[in-house]
Amino acid sequence: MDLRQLRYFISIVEQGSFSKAAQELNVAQPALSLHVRNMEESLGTKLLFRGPHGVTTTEAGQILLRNARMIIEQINHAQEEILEHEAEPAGEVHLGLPGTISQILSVPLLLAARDRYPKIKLRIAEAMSGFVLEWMRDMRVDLALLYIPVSDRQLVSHPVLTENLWLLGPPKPMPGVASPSTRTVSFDAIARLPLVLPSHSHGLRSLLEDAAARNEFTLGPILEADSYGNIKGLVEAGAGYSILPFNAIAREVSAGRLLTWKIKEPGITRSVYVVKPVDRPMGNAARAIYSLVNETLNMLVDTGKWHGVKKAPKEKSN
Amino acid sequence: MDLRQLRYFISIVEQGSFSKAAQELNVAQPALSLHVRNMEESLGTKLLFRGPHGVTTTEAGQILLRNARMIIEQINHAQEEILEHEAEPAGEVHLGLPGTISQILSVPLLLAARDRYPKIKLRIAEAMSGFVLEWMRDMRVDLALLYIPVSDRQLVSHPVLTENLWLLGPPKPMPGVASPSTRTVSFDAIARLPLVLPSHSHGLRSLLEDAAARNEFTLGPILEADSYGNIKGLVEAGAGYSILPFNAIAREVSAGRLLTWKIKEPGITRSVYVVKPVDRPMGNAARAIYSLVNETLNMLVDTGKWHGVKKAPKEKSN
DNA sequence: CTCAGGACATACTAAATTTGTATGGATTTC
DNA sequence: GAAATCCATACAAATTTAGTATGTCCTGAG
Repeated sequence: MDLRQLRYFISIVEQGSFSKAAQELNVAQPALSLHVRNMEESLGTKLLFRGPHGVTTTEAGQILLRNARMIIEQINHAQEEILEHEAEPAGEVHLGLPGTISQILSVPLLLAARDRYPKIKLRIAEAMSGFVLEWMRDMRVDLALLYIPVSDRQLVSHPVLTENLWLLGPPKPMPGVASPSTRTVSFDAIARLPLVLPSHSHGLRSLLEDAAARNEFTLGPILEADSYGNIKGLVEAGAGYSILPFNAIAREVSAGRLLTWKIKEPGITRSVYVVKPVDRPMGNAARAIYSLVNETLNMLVDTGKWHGVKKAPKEKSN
Repeated sequence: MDLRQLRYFISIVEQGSFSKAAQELNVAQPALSLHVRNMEESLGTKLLFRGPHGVTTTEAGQILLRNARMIIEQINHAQEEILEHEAEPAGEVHLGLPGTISQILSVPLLLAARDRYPKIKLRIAEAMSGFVLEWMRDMRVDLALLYIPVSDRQLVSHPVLTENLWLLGPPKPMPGVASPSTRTVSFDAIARLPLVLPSHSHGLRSLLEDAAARNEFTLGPILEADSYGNIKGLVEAGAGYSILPFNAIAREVSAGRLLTWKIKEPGITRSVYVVKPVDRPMGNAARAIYSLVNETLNMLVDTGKWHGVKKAPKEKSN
């Protein structure tokens, strides 16, 4: 039994005639004769009574007709379901990201997702980079944003934007420590300052350690604090200086509670990477969110809400 | 979308590999590549992720797989339903017949139908030939048994059996009428006897009138009685002679309450015809009963329960 | 790091199926 | 009884499907 045969059969019965059906279907009448004969042979039963005024169904024909209609309907339903799925991504998408990114990104991303893909349930999970990466490997999240590039056989990352890190310090100079006198400071000037930095499990700390090593200087005395809030609080209270992206301190700076210095070229930069699985199925809901994340981040940069530089990821259509 | 494609697709997904599926399906692997590609093009979506260790479904592929399984199942179901319908006729079949036939046939036919086609509900309606024929034309019954052949554009009849009619008379000779002295009597001997016969609406009466006309003699004085019981009662009481099939009088004869004479060749015969619609759909339940009626009548003749001669109806497979 | 092996894709050819054309037989209708 | 209608059949043409040979990509072993 063939779908074509079923379609033809339905039309023949509905038209009550081979010839009429042939017209409707734009095929020659003998083709229909043949198909019906083949079906009758394969089923071992007559399906149609051939009368002088056309044809009527036998009981077996009735059974076939009913089933044929259901089958054709099912076929159409399947196609529609697939097309609709393409047009309207749906399902849960889990996105993992560090809290610092979440602070800026989550709200506009959730809003955009709600508007553009109402059938997608976007779950955002925050944690430190290390945990997020682990989630990604365990498939606990579908996508992740990280400050570090990843590239192995499971995961690939693409940079979305790069931001400069700024030196920040207390509004009043620390006793015994001179704040830099220029708006731009060099690495070794930084190395001479007491710093408030996150511990090693934070990507930021590694980034700075690496930059220090590359520039061949060692960091000064370090006070550890593992949240930006604490870091900023300590700096504001005059416990030391720190290095953070501008977003994290914009409010305090404009309120005059913190002073900032640019870091001399090439500066210290941190990039945001979108991480996705490389070879495993990524649903088109996840794909949609992937694009939306890129788009939203770009938008944040464009509107100045994220002080960074766009890095258009080179997309493959996967 | 094609059933073959769906079957192939299911196998590919189940095997997780084009090559394995090709083996299982006994087709070349490129054929599968092509079919999947065609489906993907026609749906505008990737259905499978091609990995180095085989393939996995995309989300669209999952949707297709689910639907494909349902469709294949539906197809198989349709075929099974039709085959089962052939094997097990079901539904109501209405059979119309004259009471005389019903007396002998109904019980064995109903029993046989119950055993052989338990899903068929066989309804038997009794009436005189004329009414039964009318029912047949009005499609109120699906099949009929009659003593007269029918053949027009709606109905055809086939003879099933022929029975001889016997002359019967009272055990004690009627005053003034000599019972035939030989075991076999001729037409003109019959014509000289006073007769008890049914009225013209009975097929039997027409049959006798016709036979009389053909043999160029006229029937003697006729007493009319419209049931076999009455006729037999009247004959037994010495009111006259009659002509009936042997079945109708077997009991009385063996009890010595009636005498019988054979009628000289070619005798007077009555045939039983099965009547069925000629061009309209006859369900296979009706077809089954049609065969069963023939079979049962033949059986009745074979076992001597109906004194007649089989006439194998030449069947067309309609 | 190279190489063998497995897996799917592509190109082209061969086979099978499907369709179309022409025609015939049967039956109804005017 | 002749024309018209309808389905069946036969054979040829066209399209679809399958097969063969080969290519490319990736993995995993040595």
